[in-house]
Amino acid sequence: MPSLVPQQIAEVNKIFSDYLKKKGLRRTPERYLIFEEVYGSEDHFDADELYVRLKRKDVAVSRATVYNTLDLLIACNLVVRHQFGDKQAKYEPSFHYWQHDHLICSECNEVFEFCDPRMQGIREMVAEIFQFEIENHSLQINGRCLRNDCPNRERTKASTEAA
Amino acid sequence: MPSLVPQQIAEVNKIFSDYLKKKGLRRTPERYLIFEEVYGSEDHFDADELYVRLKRKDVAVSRATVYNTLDLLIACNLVVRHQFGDKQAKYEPSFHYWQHDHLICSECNEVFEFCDPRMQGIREMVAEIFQFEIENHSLQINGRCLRNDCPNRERTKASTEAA
DNA sequence: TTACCTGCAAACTATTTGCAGTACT
DNA sequence: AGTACTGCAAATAGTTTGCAGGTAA
Repeated sequence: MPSLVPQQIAEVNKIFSDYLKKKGLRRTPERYLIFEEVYGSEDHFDADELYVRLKRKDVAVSRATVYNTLDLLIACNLVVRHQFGDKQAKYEPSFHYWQHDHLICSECNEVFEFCDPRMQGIREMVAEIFQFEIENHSLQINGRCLRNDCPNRERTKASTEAA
Repeated sequence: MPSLVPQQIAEVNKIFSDYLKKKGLRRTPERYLIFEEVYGSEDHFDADELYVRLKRKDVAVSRATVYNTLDLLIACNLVVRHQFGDKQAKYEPSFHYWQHDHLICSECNEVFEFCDPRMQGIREMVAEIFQFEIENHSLQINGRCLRNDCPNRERTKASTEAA
């Protein structure tokens, strides 16, 4: 997942601004600081990671504001939220990123992304049969990575042996 | 999702018993009472619903035991766990039930089940490309039901108007 | 000026855990 | 007899909420 180029960042920034304006919401510095950190992310992150990353940069925002802003970004389709395990939710920027699904290794917890055109066919079939207007979908495949040289496997194995 | 016939229940009961025996775990009345309630379920349920249903039948079990037993049933593949929203997990019996995915109406929260053979193709493609051994998958499609006579739609509309 | 927004801490909720007593094997 | 299991209540963890200032418009 490559970061966006500056021109694209500006484009996304405008979408966010327009959304806030349209809804009569305020454009506060905190919201833009969080927005920038989110769109500087290359990976999935959780709310607390985002909070800690901001803290580390001496950006003073509270957890409450982080959650609040993530909700706004989700509302204007600039961020998607995933519920991987039963633990905390993961987020990722979604503008100009391809629609993709997730493959998760239950040994090393690494998340891989993939895209299969058949998903579109499934969505259309389901929409037709059930008379649904589809908004989105979430597909996670769980399994175990078989590569011997998997760096995550080794990392997990080492930490398991240490315990 | 039809209930199982008595003969099938006995078969599943044996799988559970064998699992407990093999693992050196005790066959306690609580575990069997919970097991029976789970396999008497026709639908998805959450841990607390199960606990309340047992309470209502004057079956005295604690929440801790409900969670414990659900974990055992998951471990021997007799129950699957789904993380629908960000709230509590849903469970459902899985023995002799077809592998299926879920379609959820975001207006009425009704859960529909469907099965598409293309999912199998996707699993195989992903396993091949990423060199994974697939354990399971979870696909949820979210959208809005368009049927005018949808009983859930009406129910939701009524409660919304009342609020 | 005004009410929306922020930070803080307390509240919440689903689930897990510690402990003392109970009961399978 | 011995140890896993149970119920209870307290602990946990992620997220939400209430409230008293602060600030964008």
